[in-house]
Amino acid sequence: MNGKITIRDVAKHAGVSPAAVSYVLNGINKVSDETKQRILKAVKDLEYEPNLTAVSLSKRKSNVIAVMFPLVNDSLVTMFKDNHYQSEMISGIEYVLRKNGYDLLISGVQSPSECMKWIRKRNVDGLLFLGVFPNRLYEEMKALSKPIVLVDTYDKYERYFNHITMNDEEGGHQATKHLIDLGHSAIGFIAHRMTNSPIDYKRFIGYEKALKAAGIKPCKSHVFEALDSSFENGYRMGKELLSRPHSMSAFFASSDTLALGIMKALQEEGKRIPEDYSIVGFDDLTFSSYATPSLTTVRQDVFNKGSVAATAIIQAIENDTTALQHIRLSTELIHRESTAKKKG
Amino acid sequence: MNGKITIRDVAKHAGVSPAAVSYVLNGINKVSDETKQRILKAVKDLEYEPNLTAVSLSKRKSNVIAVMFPLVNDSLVTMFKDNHYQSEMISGIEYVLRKNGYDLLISGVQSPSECMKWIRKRNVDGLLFLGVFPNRLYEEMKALSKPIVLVDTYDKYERYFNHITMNDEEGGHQATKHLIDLGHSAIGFIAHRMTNSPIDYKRFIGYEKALKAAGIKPCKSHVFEALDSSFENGYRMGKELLSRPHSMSAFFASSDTLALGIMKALQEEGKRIPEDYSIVGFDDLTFSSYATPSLTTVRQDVFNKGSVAATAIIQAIENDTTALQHIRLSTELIHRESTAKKKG
DNA sequence: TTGAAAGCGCTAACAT
DNA sequence: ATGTTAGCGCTTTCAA
Repeated sequence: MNGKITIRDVAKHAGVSPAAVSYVLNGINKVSDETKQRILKAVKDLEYEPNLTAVSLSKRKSNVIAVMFPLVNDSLVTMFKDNHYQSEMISGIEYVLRKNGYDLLISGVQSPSECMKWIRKRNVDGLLFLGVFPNRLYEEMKALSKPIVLVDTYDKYERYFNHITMNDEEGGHQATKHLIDLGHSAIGFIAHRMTNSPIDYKRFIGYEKALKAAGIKPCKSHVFEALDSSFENGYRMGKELLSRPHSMSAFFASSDTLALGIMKALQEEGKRIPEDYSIVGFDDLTFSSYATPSLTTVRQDVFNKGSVAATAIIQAIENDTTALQHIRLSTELIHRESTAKKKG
Repeated sequence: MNGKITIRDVAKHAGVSPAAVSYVLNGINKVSDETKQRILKAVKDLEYEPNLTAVSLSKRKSNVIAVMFPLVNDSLVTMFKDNHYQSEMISGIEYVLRKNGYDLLISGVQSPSECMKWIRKRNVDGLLFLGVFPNRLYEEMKALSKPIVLVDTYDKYERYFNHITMNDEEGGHQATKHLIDLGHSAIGFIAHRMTNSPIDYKRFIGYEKALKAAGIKPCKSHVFEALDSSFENGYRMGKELLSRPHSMSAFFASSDTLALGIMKALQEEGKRIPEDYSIVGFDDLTFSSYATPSLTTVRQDVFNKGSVAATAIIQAIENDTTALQHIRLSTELIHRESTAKKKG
């Protein structure tokens, strides 16, 4: 039951050499149809499963993809917390890899050398980087011979790696246009951080373009930086927004968590959403639809993003075309209860 | 740079045999201190990293732990969605494994044979099952020779596997006692499902015991089944609770998602939380503290749960004591805004 | 068409 | 204390 049936056993059972079995299993057309059938039967009979460790050693290919997360405080937790985002992405990745006979290794990494280790130690066939890593890591990775796919990273490295991003500019545009269409013209944009975050910057560009297209002059005093994307910071921003006189009637926040925090602060100050203020988020977290009012947001299909990333890396591994893939996925505006026609 | 430095290269560089290098690397005390230093230096000089595939083949130990998720609709997504729970657990697992030199393989599985495959194919050293799988899977796994740790599963298999659970009865007790202490006596319990879910049943037992301890007679009409733990179902339950006359002034829901759904429904019907109804959840999801009002709940330390699970499997692998581990972790009541003293 | 045998890189029993 | 060597299970060249 717990036996270790090897290729030898199968060979013996079929009255052939191990080599013949290997040929059949690898689809190498070197064996007569008759013996092939005999071998296949032996495989079935013995419930033979090739030992992938041995295969890996021999072929120098492991069929393992490593998914790398940046480490914060030496653990993945900050990455994962607050966000079903990463988990849904993993689901997408796992799905595609499983369907294609690859296995999924997960690890947090901090230094480039750690990645090297993965390649050397585990012989992984490809690396998937989720999120933003220290710059030097990318620098060193350039030299790597294994396929790499970056998800959600700086364009800066476009020239060196495959990568998958969302169309953040489009998303920013959708959110802003939605508010404009509802009659809002003084629209605040709350970024996570503007400098140093190409993602937020893209969303900002979309925001600006939508305003201009509607003949509204963007106003610097309507743009804010929350400094991180936590609920707490959104809450603080919300309080701050109300603490000064302003003309804004709508806010577009660069993440749902931020938007939810803002919303809570405004409500606490006695403001009604969407009657007094309309709010749009970005991401479409599960809980955004549970909030009161439910949050209008720019949705990313994260499962899909994971699938696409996995598909890309498999392609990069299996086709040895050197062409890098740059895939930009679309966003979608989800209209819920937190936005409404401007009063008056 | 991209070289494949083998143990042979190191041996040559140090002027010794491959065996000597292997001994040093594996801490086998068979080498003079002097040559040991020489070997260590060679390892450094050449930046040698052992090829784990080869090690694995040779030692018949891979230092890989497979984490299994049940597949729903052929993907992990339903598992992960709605719930930072699983991701936080993975963080905990990853942390401990990484610190102990193990790698983390993730896969969705449906059938027992798939697990067997993992063991045979990848030579994994241990299996971690997260969540609830088809029964036949457990049945077949009994025969397995590799260490297995179950997280959050039926006690039914206690005799066969290691497992980690929360003290659900304690949790149910804490939640109920908290409400009783606030002056509530007619307390509704909303289970995910009572039959077939040992977890919810345990929480129910805790609920019942707390009532009895306070001299309150449990009332069947105060116990409800939502049938799943979704927000939507909680919402539906909330509406239903109000649709009939009743005396309840507080609710204890078996998950935060459910509690949040109930809360939204009650609020929509014009009820104020906690003035009209107190509500307690279970889990302490991140978003529970963001809700308005923020949710009082029974907290599970999920990162810790993951760490404990990982520690347990490593122990099971490395010590060959046959004693199974059954670890029950404590819960903690988090008092927030959704509960208050009963009026009047 | 088939098979013998030499690796893949490392470990461990056995000799020296 | 150190080295030799036969595996681990599979692939693949080369010869038959």
